[in-house]
Amino acid sequence: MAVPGRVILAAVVSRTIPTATVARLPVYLRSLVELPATQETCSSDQLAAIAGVNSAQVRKDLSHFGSLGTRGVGYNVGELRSLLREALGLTREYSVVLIGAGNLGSALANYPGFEAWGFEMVAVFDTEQDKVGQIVGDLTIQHLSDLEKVVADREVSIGIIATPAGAAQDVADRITRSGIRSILNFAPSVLQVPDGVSVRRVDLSTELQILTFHLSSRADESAAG
Amino acid sequence: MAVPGRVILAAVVSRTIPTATVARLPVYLRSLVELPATQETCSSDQLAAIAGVNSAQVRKDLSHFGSLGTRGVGYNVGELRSLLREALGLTREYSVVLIGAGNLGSALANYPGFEAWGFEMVAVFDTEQDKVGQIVGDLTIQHLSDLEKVVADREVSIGIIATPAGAAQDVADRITRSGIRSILNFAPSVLQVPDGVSVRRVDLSTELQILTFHLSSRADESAAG
DNA sequence: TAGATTGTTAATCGATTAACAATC
DNA sequence: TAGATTGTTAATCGATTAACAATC
Repeated sequence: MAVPGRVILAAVVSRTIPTATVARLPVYLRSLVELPATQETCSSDQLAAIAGVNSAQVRKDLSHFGSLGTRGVGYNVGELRSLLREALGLTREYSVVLIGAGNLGSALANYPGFEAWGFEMVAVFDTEQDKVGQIVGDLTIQHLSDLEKVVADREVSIGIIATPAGAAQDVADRITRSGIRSILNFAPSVLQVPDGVSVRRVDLSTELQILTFHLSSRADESAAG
Repeated sequence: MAVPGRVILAAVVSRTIPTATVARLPVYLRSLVELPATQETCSSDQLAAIAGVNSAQVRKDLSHFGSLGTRGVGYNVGELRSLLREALGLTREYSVVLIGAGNLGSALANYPGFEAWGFEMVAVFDTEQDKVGQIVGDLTIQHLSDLEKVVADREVSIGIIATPAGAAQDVADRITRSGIRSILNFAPSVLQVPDGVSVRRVDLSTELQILTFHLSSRADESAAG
């Protein structure tokens, strides 16, 4: 069977993949990529085990994209991989800009995982004059005032915010005005953005606090019992 | 009214805060901390606006901890702050170890937000001999073989994994064996852990791919329409 | 009292999963 | 054919939210 093209996929998908499913697709894709190169098919059971989910959930998630598997056999690894790549929009490259060149920002600029998935970081911005002109990764830090020009020239589609919390909303306003429609926010603040703009928040403090919640409620239980 | 103590809170909470609620508590707490110091009360409407959620959701979430507000008035900011801190287990300090001193690991070691919330990073580990002995933040990188000793000596309760994907499961096995019950995993892999161990995954590639899913499905829509 | 806002109910929506007929 | 595994149904579970009586 041929790999489905963008048009066909778009028709099948018909605009309604549940958000919980979307969040699992990257995990499935990575699981498939990690499989030994010799493995041609993969069952929902095996995929579920690797991805850490229920096998019925795997089948249900994948069923949104059509009947992909073969009963009694499983899914063709290559086909499924192609389909997920297509579904996630990974058949093209994306230009990314980073705003905020502190510790975290610099680590992100050096992050090797970007290129592996077709993301190219094209610019790093900061507002501190000390930082402008310095080098992170293979980029020279530019002043934020250059943002609009770069976004237009390089057709940037994703902005990564790694500023302090206080600056994040202003930066978000600015990058959405410049035409960017996808934001990955590492600043610990909830961003207000216009309709049609996607934001994913990655917040270290929040994650740690969720862990301590469980730690301390477990402690309470043992104290009570 | 006095700030509720651990024992009282544990009794009220009675072991069943929905996970979706738990994930929002840190956001509420940070929202309250950001309020002007002069503001004594806060309505669910205002808190919802700052936290980016529905006001009914704020009231429902908080109601799991008892009747905290005053009808016609709102919530007392100081009391609510204390309650959330207590609920999240933030009334004590936590020792944290970091495994993996690459780009991301080093950024995390330097992350200033830790101390603000009562987390102390007590050690950084790596397996590469080149890195052992080097300094990140204010810590000297130790070889992973010292892990068990440090965890025991410093009563470490949280492990942060920032290794490559291939090493993450082994490290997870090792730190759970050493007694750690909470893991923050920055490696792009799904960890298998024993019951009673909490894992939070923070995965840059996954987040980017969720963004590109929306980017490309939006592109399909415009193409179709 | 009048206005404001909580706490809670109940409706709705969405996500998960067991089960199994279909079928390779 | 016998065994394996999908695709889908339907039950269940959990999360969200509108609505409003209670009450400050």
